[in-house]
Amino acid sequence: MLDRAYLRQHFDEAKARLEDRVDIGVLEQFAETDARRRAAVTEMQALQGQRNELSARVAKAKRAGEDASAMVAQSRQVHAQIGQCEASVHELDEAMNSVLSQIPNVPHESVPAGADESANREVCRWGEPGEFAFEPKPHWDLGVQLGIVDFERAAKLVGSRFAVYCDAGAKLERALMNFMLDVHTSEHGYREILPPFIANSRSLFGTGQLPKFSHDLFKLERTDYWLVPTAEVPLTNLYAGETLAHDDLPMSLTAFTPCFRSEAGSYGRDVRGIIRQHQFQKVELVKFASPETSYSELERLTADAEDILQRLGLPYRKVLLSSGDMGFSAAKTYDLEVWLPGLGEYKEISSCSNFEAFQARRARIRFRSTEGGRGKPEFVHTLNGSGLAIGRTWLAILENYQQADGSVVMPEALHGYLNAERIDPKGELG
RNA sequence: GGAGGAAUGGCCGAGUGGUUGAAGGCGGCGGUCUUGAAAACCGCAAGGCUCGCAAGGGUCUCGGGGGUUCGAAUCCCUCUUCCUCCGCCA
Repeated sequence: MLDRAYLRQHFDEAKARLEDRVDIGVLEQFAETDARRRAAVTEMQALQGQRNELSARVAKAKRAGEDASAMVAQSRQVHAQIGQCEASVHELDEAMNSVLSQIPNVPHESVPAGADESANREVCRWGEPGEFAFEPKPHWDLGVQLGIVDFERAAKLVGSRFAVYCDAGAKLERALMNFMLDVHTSEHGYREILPPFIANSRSLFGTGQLPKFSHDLFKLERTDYWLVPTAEVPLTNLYAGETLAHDDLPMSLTAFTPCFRSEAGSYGRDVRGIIRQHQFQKVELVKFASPETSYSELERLTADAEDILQRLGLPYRKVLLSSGDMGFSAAKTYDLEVWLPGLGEYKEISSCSNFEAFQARRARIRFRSTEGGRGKPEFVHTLNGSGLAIGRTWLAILENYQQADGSVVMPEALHGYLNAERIDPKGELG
């Protein structure tokens, strides 16, 4: 959610910068609703002032033992007028909120303008895609051949877009979880959180998934509960409605969770393998930062995610998303794309964003500056990124480290977690 | 699931219809004293919305929403959360 006062005072500038992101009609609707709402509020407050004054005079008269019935009658009239006024203010408040919650975040000035991914800017590449003396297989062939992932039984259990991991496959998933959490907590300074995997509507509103993107989520019947689409939701909302101390910032949190996505509208895209599933596991990174440091924290957070890729020896590239390709709530986003030799392309494995105050305003997460004495509470800046998506890391390892004999060498960083150096051609750890 | 109790400012905690946006304490900040610090003493501090160039007004907020009343932290309804007891359960 953007700041009303900002939008009002910098309307033309905001309009220009939101061009690629929102229907301009919504902005005009904002301007109109805002003007009407403020007029109604002013009128209501004037009436409330009258009422308060009359009440004070009634109290005074009663204390003095005088007759106050005339003033009581007058006040009763004002009361009725206030009722009407309140109703229309209420209505306009709701209209205001509904308009505001449809407006996406304003892109940071360093973000390339453009309608879609063609305007994205590649920032850098790390690692060289490996040379194979044979035709590298996609993970869905390799994984099934090794017997470490089973799509057919997953389909039987639930339906399409699910996977069952078996034996070395399950252990690799678990090793990746522990490896990522260990690196982030002991080397990058993140606090480890294990949150609920279910969140309520208010939390999903706080991070921006609701009200616009409910079709991407799974809702639990007869409740106000939703399966979390990412740990961003519980982590960011952990301090919803609270005021943090200045010394708490920047605060860095990490969590492992499964992520549930309905993937409505993605039919026909990434249908094979485990690229796009209804459930996948992820280690998420979240930061709360003061406005002065949020952009340097974004660089750090992205570097923390890159560090995992580098330690695993997976080639990747870093892409700065254009204004039209970014998510609704983000002001600036870097995508990390891992090289997948089986597919012959770079594929997103992490998305790192600064949301500035957009989410904090929705979730009411503030901080108090202690510099120079008492500071007024201000909204924090929130950031998050995948550190990393485990399913895609799993398949990237399979595809990048596959050998001619069908075995898969494990990256050195995982040897201790797996107690093994490779998955042999029969799918056994050894 | 059943029966009771509770929710007040950063924290604790008074307050059952009329200068109570809220006593008192702790914590915080500023000052006096001190070489410095502690202690003591004095003082300053809630948030949102809105009007105004500003100075400064107004208004709302005592878990959320609604109601009663001229007037609600205080009375009523409802929802949420927490606590105690019972039931069930990993």
